[in-house]
Amino acid sequence: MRITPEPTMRRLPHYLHFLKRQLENGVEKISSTIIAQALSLDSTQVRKDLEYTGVKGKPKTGFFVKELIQAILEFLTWTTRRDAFLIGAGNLGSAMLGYNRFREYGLNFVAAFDTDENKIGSEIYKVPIFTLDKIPSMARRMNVQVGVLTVPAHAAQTATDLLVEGGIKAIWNFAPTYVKAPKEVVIENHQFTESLAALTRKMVEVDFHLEKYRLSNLEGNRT
Amino acid sequence: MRITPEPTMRRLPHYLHFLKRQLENGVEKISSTIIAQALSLDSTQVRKDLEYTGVKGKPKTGFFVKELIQAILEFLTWTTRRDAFLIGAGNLGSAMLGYNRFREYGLNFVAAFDTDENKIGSEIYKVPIFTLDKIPSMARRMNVQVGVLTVPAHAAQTATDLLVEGGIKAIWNFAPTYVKAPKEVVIENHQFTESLAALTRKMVEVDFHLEKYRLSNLEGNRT
DNA sequence: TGTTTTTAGAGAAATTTTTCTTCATATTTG
DNA sequence: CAAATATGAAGAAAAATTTCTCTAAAAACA
Repeated sequence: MRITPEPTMRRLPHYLHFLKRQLENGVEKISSTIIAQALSLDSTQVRKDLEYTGVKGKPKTGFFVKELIQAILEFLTWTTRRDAFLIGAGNLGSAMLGYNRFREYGLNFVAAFDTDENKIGSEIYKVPIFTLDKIPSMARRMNVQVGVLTVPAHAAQTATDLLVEGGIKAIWNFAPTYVKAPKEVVIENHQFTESLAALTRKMVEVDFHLEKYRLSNLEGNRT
Repeated sequence: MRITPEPTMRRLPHYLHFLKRQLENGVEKISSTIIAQALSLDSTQVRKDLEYTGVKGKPKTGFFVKELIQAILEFLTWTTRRDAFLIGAGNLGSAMLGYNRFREYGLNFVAAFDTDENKIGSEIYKVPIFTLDKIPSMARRMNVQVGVLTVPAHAAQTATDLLVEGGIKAIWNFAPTYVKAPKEVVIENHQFTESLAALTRKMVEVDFHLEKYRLSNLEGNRT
């Protein structure tokens, strides 16, 4: 098992989504060229990515859509249910508990945790809320493997430590800060500031290069 | 102006966040080594990243925290206000309108759009809701540059087209699908399925490699 | 059945990103 | 005031990722 390139892992769900829609439309076979076109990617890259999942395509025929979907789902282990804790039942946290599509990805929230006393003992979308100190014991007892952090930045490390104490295997961090954990714990940061930074910076750079492009065109016209 | 590597752009907000906290704690000068340590990165990488913002550090002293913060903010153009439209005032969309920290990044929601007739004419966190067909004309009139997509997948392309028609410069896409736009429009996808895929796949790979590590250790002990 | 066209697969090449090295310089210490 | 030390800068090297190129297989069509 070679390790999968990060960019490949991130592209796979996009293939999956596209393929599911194709299947709904009755498409049974599909070529890497078509996939690439639809997602504005290079067809070689699509093939390279799909190679990791183990599926084989046939020249001139392409891939079987159903087979491909299944292969991606299994590669990402989205076919098996994975129980998860949510830490921080605020704005974003509640929205996540209410998002029932997570099941499609195998993610199943079994409990949420918060410091707000008014929330303790209640339920949000049928998920019960507990105090944070319950995390370690409950995680061990219920064998929960994933912790989702939707807490403010200052509370992120404490929550992480509790999850690690509970023997959690992966942390999906939505708090706007890095957290530290032993290296065998998978940490996946999902911060909107990252993509916002890319967005705003690219706006400047695109502007600049369009400007340059326009200028060089003018020069070109002049000569 | 050389173009900035994607990973660099994504790391900058993390430096920013860390530096802000340092400043709060009264730290005035900081070295790339310290930053690297705090964020579990390589110090050379930190220096390379910071280089893009144009700041210069002094040997043995490091960087001035205030100066660094300012440089990053300006590099990301987060010091100037940028008006934005939000398309899709559902669960996630409402949460975003309510998140008042966006101001810190220069992002300012001036209007939201939805298809739900009950929402039209009302306000969410003081932001008025309109029908989608108003997008092009309003975007032009108000000179709005950013469109934030928090619609279901099937509505994403239509919304994108309307934004493009309105002369928008960048689209921040939270819908679980790719959208197409002319190449001068910056599109930044921010999909949780991407990081979830990375998370779940890494869990398997870490498991596998830990197992291998354990096995090779056993063998090592045997000989 | 033979020829042409399309496409997957494999590996090479190019590009991008990260890591490593060396060097000059500012600060600290004796 | 000189030596030691930590640090940033610059560029080289290495690693990772993407793109390109070629070959062979399958399908379409004559």
